[in-house]
Amino acid sequence: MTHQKIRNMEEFAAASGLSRPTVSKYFNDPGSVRPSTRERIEAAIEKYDYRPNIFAINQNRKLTKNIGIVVPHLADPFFAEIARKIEQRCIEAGFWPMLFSAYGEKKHENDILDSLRSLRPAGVLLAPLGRASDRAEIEKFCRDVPTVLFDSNIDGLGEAFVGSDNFSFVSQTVEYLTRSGEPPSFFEMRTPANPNANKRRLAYIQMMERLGFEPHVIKVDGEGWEFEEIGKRGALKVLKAGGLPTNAILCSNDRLAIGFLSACYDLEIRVGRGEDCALRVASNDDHPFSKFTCPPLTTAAHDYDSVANCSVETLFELIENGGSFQRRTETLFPARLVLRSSA
Amino acid sequence: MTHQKIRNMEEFAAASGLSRPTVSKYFNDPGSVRPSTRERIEAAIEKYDYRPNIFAINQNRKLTKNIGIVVPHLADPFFAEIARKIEQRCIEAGFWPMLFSAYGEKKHENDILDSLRSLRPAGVLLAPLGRASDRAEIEKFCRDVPTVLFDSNIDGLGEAFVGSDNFSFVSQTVEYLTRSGEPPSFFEMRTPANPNANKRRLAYIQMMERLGFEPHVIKVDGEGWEFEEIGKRGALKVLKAGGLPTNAILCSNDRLAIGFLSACYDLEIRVGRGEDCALRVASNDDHPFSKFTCPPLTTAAHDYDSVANCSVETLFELIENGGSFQRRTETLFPARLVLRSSA
DNA sequence: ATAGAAACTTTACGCGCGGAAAAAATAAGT
DNA sequence: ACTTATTTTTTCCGCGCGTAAAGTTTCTAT
Repeated sequence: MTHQKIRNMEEFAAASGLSRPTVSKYFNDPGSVRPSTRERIEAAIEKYDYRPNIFAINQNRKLTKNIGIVVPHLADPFFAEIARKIEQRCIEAGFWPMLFSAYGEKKHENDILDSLRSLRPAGVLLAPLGRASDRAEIEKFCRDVPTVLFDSNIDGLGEAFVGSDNFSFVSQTVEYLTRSGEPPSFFEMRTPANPNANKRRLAYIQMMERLGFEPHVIKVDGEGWEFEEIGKRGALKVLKAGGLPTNAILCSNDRLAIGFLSACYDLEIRVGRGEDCALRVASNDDHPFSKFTCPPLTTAAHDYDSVANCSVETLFELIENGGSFQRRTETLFPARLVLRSSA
Repeated sequence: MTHQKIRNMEEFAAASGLSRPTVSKYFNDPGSVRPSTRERIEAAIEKYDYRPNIFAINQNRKLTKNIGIVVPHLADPFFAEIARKIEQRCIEAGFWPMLFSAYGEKKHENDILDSLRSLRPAGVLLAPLGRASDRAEIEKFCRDVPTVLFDSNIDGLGEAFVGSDNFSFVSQTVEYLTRSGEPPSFFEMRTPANPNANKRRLAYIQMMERLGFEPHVIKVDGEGWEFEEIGKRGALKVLKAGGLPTNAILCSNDRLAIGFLSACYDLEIRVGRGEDCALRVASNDDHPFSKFTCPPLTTAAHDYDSVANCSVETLFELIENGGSFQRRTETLFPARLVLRSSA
């Protein structure tokens, strides 16, 4: 059972009793050869455990099977989760997903784009940092590589955008909080990293005005991606100062809310919709941990599956389309309100 | 300012007024050419924004500059965090880190190893799934690719192991809980995915016996990587049944503890070291979110930096050593007790 | 100035594969 | 059995770079 080790496609073709171009054809599209030869090749693959040299393939093909996936921060389980779904879909479609995280830093994001360019990917799914992104660099990148933006939109960049409809998030949470009690104040970072945050604030203000209430936006200080810490510190400061304008709080995102709830716990402020509760807290994202906060968080859930699927589908379409669309499309998925005991 | 686009190293060398072999030499080791020619090359790089084709390089070098990083589950911020540190160190050293997550599945882990083999990496840092890993496959992989295991040890596999000293974790938490109150029970999954869990249980039993107390191990049901959910469900069941054997609980890991604390909150059981608290809960790992649980979690912290650094250093040494060590070493880093208000 | 070392150029081959073109073999249909 | 369409083989060239060998230029030190 000791076959001589196959070194390349030439030897593999010889061992299968076929010519190299035929074998090459098979690897590029198994359906393009006669069923009988296909069987012979697949038997030989099984027998010799041969696979073509990926570097030689990528060097010679006009287009590789690589797909770049770039997220702003993998240590945020939200992105880990969506990256997982995207990776899976890419693999199923026969691509090689390559996952990158900017870990919150512009320099790193630029470096990733630089590396990615060298990898000549068939396409890239990019969730940009947002405010911290280097617009010029991304623009340049998008000229070279077919790119679909997701999660975080940057006007005009990429051939398409797929994300969540921030208005749908906020309108549902505001509407629910208002209907089931009092209208909320909005709790957010003063200088949010992510453009979604701005859209959410605007949606909040718009909803409040539509419902005939005065909007209250509470802005807390802090930079970077340590949202829980920023939320907690900000909440402690605001709560200690007394005077929340309302007894309901809508946090811009779940990670801030996690910090907010932690602050409430520290200060022995009971959160929830019970009689004995001083405050209701809701939020947006349905972060994987929001189910386990104390109390569990009422939040507007991303349609993770749809965003991941649609991003991937759009990119595949883009690739088949030769790398560009006539028109840049923006696809937004609505939120689903998840009621838990925090509000 | 419209230079003709440089297509390859030949053209680049011509544009720099040098020969291709010299330029090639530069890219393999910038210090190996005369300072004056180095300057010329670097000026040309700046001017033409040229970089060598990575696929051609990888095809021709005996050893690539790729380094594979494999973790069991990226959606666990613990692994995202450690992966981040490892990636950074690899980049600094001029390597190309490639990050993979098995997302808790054996099949996926095997597929990753398969892909990784094709990428002919200089080395691989592997944190295996543990119990779910396919020992035979990993063993085979380690014969082909220089591999250092980290976080989760599998006896005899890989050229070295770097991780945390589970005894140090548990001994400190048990000792602290005992000293500051009563000795704890141990809360864990019945069939833990990770070998560290077993080591922790054994360490708990050993510590308790050493201190002259009877160990109590509480095992809860559940499979997979949804530790918070498993912890919460298990805790609800145990707590509702009454009869915790002790008023202190040591959870095997922070994610279980997050679930445990969530259950306590639901049942209005006050956790902490205050007079009005019924229970103290401590744990292991210093998960990024353990600072924001309610109450904040007392836990034994991994020395993230040391584990990441040592893993990388060990791999570099392994690579320089030609891919094998005379002796398989195991390096363990002790824990640092982090006191918060949960215990 | 001159020998010797160091750096560079020239030439050439190899890596493993994609892919084109023409010839040969095989299959399908009447 | 014969034509025709399809598939496979043969024979090439090209991709962009690593790398070796031999010859030439440039630097360094006496």
